[in-house]
Formats: sequence, C-alpha cells, structure tokens
Amino acid sequence: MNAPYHHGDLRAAALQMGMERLESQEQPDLGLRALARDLGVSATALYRHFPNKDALLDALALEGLNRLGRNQAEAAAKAGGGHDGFAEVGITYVTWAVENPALLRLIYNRVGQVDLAADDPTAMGEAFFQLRAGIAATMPDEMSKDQRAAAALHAWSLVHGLAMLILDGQVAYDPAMVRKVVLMTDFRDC
Amino acid sequence: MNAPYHHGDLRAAALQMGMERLESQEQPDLGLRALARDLGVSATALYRHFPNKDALLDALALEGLNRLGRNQAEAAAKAGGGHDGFAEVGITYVTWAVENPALLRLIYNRVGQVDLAADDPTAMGEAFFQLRAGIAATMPDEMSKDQRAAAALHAWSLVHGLAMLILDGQVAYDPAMVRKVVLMTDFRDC
DNA sequence: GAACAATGATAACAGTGTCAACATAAGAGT
DNA sequence: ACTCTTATGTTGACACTGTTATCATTGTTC
Repeated sequence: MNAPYHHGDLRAAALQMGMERLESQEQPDLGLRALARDLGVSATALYRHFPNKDALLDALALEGLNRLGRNQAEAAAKAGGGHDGFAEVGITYVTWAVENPALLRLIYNRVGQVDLAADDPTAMGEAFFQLRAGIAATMPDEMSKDQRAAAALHAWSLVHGLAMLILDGQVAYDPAMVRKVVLMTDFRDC
Repeated sequence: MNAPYHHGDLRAAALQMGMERLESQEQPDLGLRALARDLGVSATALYRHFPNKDALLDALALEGLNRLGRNQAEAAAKAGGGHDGFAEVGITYVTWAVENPALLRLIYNRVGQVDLAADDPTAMGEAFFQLRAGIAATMPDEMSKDQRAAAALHAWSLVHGLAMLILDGQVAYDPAMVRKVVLMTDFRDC
C-alpha cells in the first residue's frame, strides 16, 4: 500500500510541483509526461484534472499572477502615492521579475494567448486587471483621466520592459541602476 | 527533371520561407518538418545547412535583428538627436514591433538563449550592439556618461515594454497613445 | 574518367501531447 | 451489506516533433 491507486489530490500536487520548478529553474520542464513521471503517476492521469496542457499552464500562470498582484498591492500600500511611491512600486516589480523569471515569462506567454477583451471575465483577466489597478494607484491625483491612463501605461511599460531586458540577459541586473532608471520618470511636469 | 535531386540553394530558400511566415503569421509554424514539407524536401535535408533547429531560428532572428537595426538607424538619422529625436526613434521601434510581432518575439527569444558576454562576438551580439548604439545616439550630449547609460536604458525599456504589452494584447495599439506615452519621458531635467 | 565532397533521401529512435478503452477505488442509495 | 454510479488512474496507441545513422545522388576536382 505504499503506492495507493488514487493519489489524493493530484491536481494540487501537479500545480505545486510545477510551481516548484518555476521557482527553482530558469527554464523548467513543464511537460506533461515529465511532470507525471516525477509525480509517480501516468501521464494521462493529469487529464482527469486538466483538459489539456495549456490549462495546466494557465493555472500556474494564474497563481503566479495572483502572487505578483499581491506583491504589487503590498508595495503600493506601503509606499503610498506620488513620485517616490511609484518608484518603489516599479522597483518592486522589477525585483519580483528577477526573482521569478520563469514565472513572469509564463504569465506573459499565457496571457498573450488569452482574449482579454472576452465577454467572459476569465480569472486570468481579473487578476490582470488588479495588477493594472495597482500600478495606476500610484499615479498622481492632479492629472486628467487621459493623462493618468497614459502615465500608468508609461510606468507599466517602463518596468515591464526593464524586467524583460534583464531577464533576456541584455542588461545585467543592478539594483542601483534599476532605481536610477525608474526614478527618471517624473510625472510632475506632465 | 521537374524535381532535381539537388535544390540549388536550400539554405536561402528555407530562410526565405521562414521569413515569409514570420511576416505573415502571428504564430508561425517554424518546425523543421513543416518547413521541409512545404519546401518539397525531406526534413533531414535541412541538417546539411543548419546544425539544428536552433541554428535556423538564430539565422532568422539575426536577419530580423539587422532589419530592426537598420530601421532604427534610419529613424535616428532622420530625426536627429534631442527630445523629439528620441520620441521619433522610440515610436519607430514600437511601430516596427507592431508590424513584425512574430519576428520581434523570435529575436528576443533567441537572444535570450545566447551568451551576449561571450568572448566570441557572435553576429547576433554584434547586431544587438548596433541596436543599442542607435538608441543611445538620441540621448542628450550634456549628460554624464552614467546618466547617458541610464537614460538609454530607460528609453529602451520604455519602448520595448510598451511594444511587448501591445504584442501580448494587454494594451490596444493606438498610435496617438504610443506617442503620448513615449513623449512623457523627458531627459532634460535629469 | 576516378575520387571526393556536397547535398539529398530513408529508416529509425526518443520524446511529446492527446485520445480511446479498460481498471480500480470511493461514495450514494436502497 | 450490496449494488450502481462517479471519480480517478493505467495501458496502448496515434500523430507529431527534433535528431542521428546509413545510404543515394549529384557536382567538382585532379
């Protein structure tokens, strides 16, 4: 009975193992067969819990998106608004990306395949909306609505692009440089 | 003899077919077998011209990188330096990305796998160096060296991040919005 | 023309995602 | 307690992929 026929909670176990790989490896092997093998289970068993591989990846990406969102919301609450507030939130984003490269990549890979403008508000779309709200929260109040939207997009683009360039190895990760680059954005004179 | 045993220039034909797919499809199928099939040739024939699939993708990415570099250099020369110059170059970058989504993705996917700090200056690393130089060329002269580096990284991150967000469908492509967002960066007060 | 290098084709191997069919366990209802 | 149903897991197979080893054909060079 050291190998019961039923696993107990294979879905959770699969997600946990996937998460561990995403956390510990830069280019994790998230193949269905590889995962199932290390879970001590047949490959097709996973199909009882996920309709296909993409669904599994989506679940992992959603979990990652929630973690990122919480991380950003936390930073936003701690830092407060204004120029310095945005800087802290932006640096938090880049730092999280550097610490979770595979997970961030998975998030954007998956979210790119999803129709965010769909009538059905996916869990994924919902989580992304919250992330955007967290970024927008640090924008100065005295702006017009359009300016706030542009400023939020500017901020998001900046930190996301910086994170991506670092993850892709184009730029060495240097916390002081990140701070400097993020601080170059000043919304006060807009 | 309507199907000669030797193709003539299979390498060039494969690259051209790959490029056409990268230009015409958002998620092109660049599998070796699929390419070979449509080229009317066996899958393994490609191994006479590329050591493996990654090498083929690298060649495509290099060509794309050269196109992007030329595009940027052209824009930089036309626009001149300074604040407006950067804006034009940045907008050019985003526009090119929107027009060549699969190619831009391939470039960054491939370049992420390459060791840019290698002793052997790869053709790919060389092309990327030129791209960076094109961006840095629009930075104001009156900055210190460190500030110029930070400003160039800021600019690159901004346009790259904005392009990625658009490509991933997080943000609808709106030329006016792009211009507004890029123009929010003002290096004069740094 | 013979030898050689370049380029192609075939067959096979290991790997993948996925489906159909079957097997086992757990739970519900009588 | 004994079914019947549902949930879950396994086996075998199919079509696909990148890759290699082996063999076939062509072009080139001495």
